[in-house]
This record gives sequence, C-alpha cells and structure tokens, in this order.
Amino acid sequence: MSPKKSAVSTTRRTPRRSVLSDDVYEMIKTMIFDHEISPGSRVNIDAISLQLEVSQTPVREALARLESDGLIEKVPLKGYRATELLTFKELSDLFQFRLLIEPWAAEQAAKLIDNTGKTALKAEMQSAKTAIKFAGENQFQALSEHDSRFHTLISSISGNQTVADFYGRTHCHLHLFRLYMANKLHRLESGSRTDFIKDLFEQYYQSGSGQLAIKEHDAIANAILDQNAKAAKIAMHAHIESSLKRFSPAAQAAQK
Amino acid sequence: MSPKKSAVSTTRRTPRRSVLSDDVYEMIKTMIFDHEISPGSRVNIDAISLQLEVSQTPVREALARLESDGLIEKVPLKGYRATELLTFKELSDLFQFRLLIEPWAAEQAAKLIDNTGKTALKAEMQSAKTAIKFAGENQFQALSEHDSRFHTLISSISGNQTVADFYGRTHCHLHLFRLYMANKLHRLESGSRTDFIKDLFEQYYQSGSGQLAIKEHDAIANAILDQNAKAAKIAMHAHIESSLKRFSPAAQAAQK
DNA sequence: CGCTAAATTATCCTATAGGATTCAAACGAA
DNA sequence: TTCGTTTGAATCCTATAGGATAATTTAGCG
Repeated sequence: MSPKKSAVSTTRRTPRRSVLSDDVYEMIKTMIFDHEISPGSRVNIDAISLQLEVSQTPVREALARLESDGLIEKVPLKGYRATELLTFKELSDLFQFRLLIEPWAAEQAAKLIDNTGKTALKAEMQSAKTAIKFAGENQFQALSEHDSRFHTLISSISGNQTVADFYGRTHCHLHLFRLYMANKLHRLESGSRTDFIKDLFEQYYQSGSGQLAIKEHDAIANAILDQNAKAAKIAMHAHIESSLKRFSPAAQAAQK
Repeated sequence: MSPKKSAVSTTRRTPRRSVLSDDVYEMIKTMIFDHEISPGSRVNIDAISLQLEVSQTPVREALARLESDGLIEKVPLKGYRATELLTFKELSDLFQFRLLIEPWAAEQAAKLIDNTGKTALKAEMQSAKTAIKFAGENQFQALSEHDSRFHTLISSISGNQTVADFYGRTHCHLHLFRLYMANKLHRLESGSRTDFIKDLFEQYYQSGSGQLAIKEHDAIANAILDQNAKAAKIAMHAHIESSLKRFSPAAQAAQK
C-alpha cells in the first residue's frame, strides 16, 4: 500500500526534470515577485514543501540561495522571512551603484559590439516598441521585462563578466520594488479614493513615463549601434539619473 | 541500545551552539582558503558531513550558499566541486570592476568620515605597520588580512551599503587567488629548483611589494583623514592599477 | 494588575532508506 | 585489436520520521 502510493507519486513527479531544488528556487522567487509572499512575512519551510509537493531538503537549499540574493533572510532560531522592501536610502545607494557600473558598461559595449550583438540589440528595441503598443493591461509587465533584458544585454555585451554578474544581482531588487509599486497602484485604482500617492504612482507608471524610458533606451541603443562610446556612456548616465528621479517621489511616499 | 547511542552523541554535540549550518559554511570556506579543498576538486557531501561530524542537511545549505558566492559550483547530477582559480581574464575583469567602485568609495569616505571612522582607519594602518615588522613567516598572511580589512573599512565608511556588499563579494576571490599564489611560492621554495615563476612570485610577494602596498595604503588613508576627496580618489585608482600590475605577471604565469 | 513558571508551539537538526543517474570496468563481437 | 554493450559501484537526490532546543503563550500566584 505504502510503497505503491510512493511509486505512484514518483511517476507523477517524473515529468519534472533536471534538479528539483533549482525549480523550487525559481518557484519561490516567482512567489515573491507575485506577492504570494509579501515583504517581511514569514516563510515556513513546512508550508512551502507541502504547497509545492516536495520535501524539505530542496526547499532548504533554495532558501539558502535566496538568502545570498538578499530576497530572503534567516533569523537564527525563528525561521526564514522575506526581506523588507528597499528603503529610500537603499534605493538611492543601489542607483548610485548603477551609476558607477552601467555608463562604463555602455561605453565598453559601444566599443566592442559585433554583428551578433547589434542584431540582438535591435531585436530587443523592436520587441519593446511592439509590446508597448499591444500589451494592454500587461503593458507594465512587458515594459518591466524589457527593461530588465535591455540592461542585462548591455552588461553582457560589455564583455566584463564580473560587471554583468553584479548588475544581475541588483536587478531583482529593482524589479521587486517596481512590482510592489505597481501592485499598490493597482489596489488604489480598484478602490475609489484618490490621494497624492495615487497621483505619484500614475505620474511614474502611466503613458508618459513608459514612453520616456523607451526613448532613453533608444538613445542608448543608437549610440551603441553607432559605436559612439562617449555618447553611449552619457546617455546611460542620463537614463539612470532620470530613472531615479521618476522613482523617487513614489518611493519616498511608499515609505510612509 | 540505539536510542542510548543517539543520546550520547547528542550530548557530545551539545557544546556547539548557534546555527550549525553557519558554522559549517565558515568551516568549508576555511577549508577552501587553506587548500584542504583545492581548486577544481570534487566536494563530496558525505565526506564533509563525516569529517565535520554533522548530518548532510547543514552541509547542503552551506554548499548552496557557497555556490552563490562563486566558491563552489554544482554540476546537476554529478555533485559539487570547488571552482577553478580565476583566469587572467577574470582577474582583469575583477580589477576593472574595482576601478569603477573603489575610487568612488574612497572619495565618499573622505567626504563623510567622522571621528569614529578616523580612529578606526588610524588603528588599521598602525596594525599593518607593526604586523609587517614582527610577523616573521606569517607576514604574508598578516599583510593579506590587513589588505582585506583596509578596503572593507573604506567601503563601509563610504556610506553606501550596496557598494560595500558588492566589494565584499569580490574580495574572497582575490584573497583565494593570493593564497594560491603564496602556496605555490612556498612549494617552489621548499623544492630546490629555481625558475622564472619563482622569480615572478618573489617579485610580487617579497619585501619590495609588501612595503609598496603599505605605502599606497598610507597615501589613501592620509588623503581620507585629511578629507581630501579628490586626492583619495586618485590615490585609490593608482593603488588598484599598480596592484593589478603586480599581480599580472605571476597570474599569467600561473595559467600555464 | 503584574510577575514567574510551566506547557505548547515551531524550528532546527539528525538519521536512514531507497530511487535515479552517472562513470568505469569488464565482456563479447566484428 | 577495437568498438559497442552491459553490468556494477558510487554518488546524488528525495522522502519521512522523530528528538532537541529556543520562543511564545498561558495559567497561577502574590
């Protein structure tokens, strides 16, 4: 009876391939991004393993890795919890870090880009422009993912793996922050009340801002495609600074 | 019988406190730094758990975290292995990254340093100077640890937590690289043969270089203590560049 | 009403067993 | 002799149960 049951469940698990703990890692990450696990809330190993229908071992491994990513933190004898949302100070620090890294990466990318890179960059910009037109209510999601891919692409074209790696580590935090703000805006829209926070969020997220970010991306992409290193560097710097400016009011408001 | 044995072993384990997996993490890290686990070699979970007298669970968690640090890598169905030593390209990339981060950090440190910071910085420089005189055969070890503390201290005084965190992640790789070269030098000295590699290593590690690094640190520290931001930035930039130059010949030779 | 002590809860850690996969060596056929 | 197949051992990965310890809550007493 018991062995048979085990055999059945094994059969059912078989379609899942590769390493289970990697899948669990991605699943928990998705749960955080989707706000099934909200910032600051506790993450129970038992609960996760029951929910995902795996044992505790892969969950532990996944949580240990997420702790290194800074998405989960472990309080020694109390358990794991999702990290709090970035404070305004942390957000500023993160953007300052990007200002040190990414303009240089754009500069290098302009110097080193080859035909493969040019094709990829053109494709990414094209996909962004079609996405912004047709995505409808998922426009924000599409835009956010384009942003992620765009910056990652440039980091990788820069040829410096260390820089690309470290940029990648920052991005999930920014992504999470954006998603959180979008979620907050959504809830505000569902309700009937209007207040200054809603205005701030709309100011950031609605049409103007989306178009603006794409325009700035365009300037960067064109400079890189022209192999104009200096222009690429300047454009990236300007983009990150104006991006922080767009973030700031909403971020400060969200602290309260 | 069985329960009694279990009770005994439990009693023996009791003195170890706090979270076991953290201890295991540090222990494995130490084993890597001490070359008990050499670059590229396989890391057997069973063996580690037997050696450290813990079960597999904390070992797995530790390895998962070390994988995020880049000190261990996991090959899906084959096991864990220590990562290979940095290639010359990776080393160059890492120093380029430091050139983007640390001069800025030194600049900020000079602007923001308070009395607590000044005291700490003076103490660190003092300890370095006494260490280099008296350490004897451990001089290299002492110097290496001073270097680590010095750069970490400046990153933290800069006030940007993101920058400090990311700097910290680079340092263990540099540390490992240095230890590896020191070990290689040591083995060359034990043997009787002399060759160009030995010369290169000596050129880097012996008196001249140690004094040189301290002098450069001194220039940085003084600029920061004087709150001369521009000078601090320039001094840090120069230090990292000359540090890479000292590394390069030995690193390129080690590749072969 | 406030404080101490016991019971409950939750988490960490251990231990073990078995399925799945890979690597290596032995064997047989062309 | 050489190549391909098969067998065996080693290892990883998963699952599950239960004991130990710290944190939390509840109850009782002053």
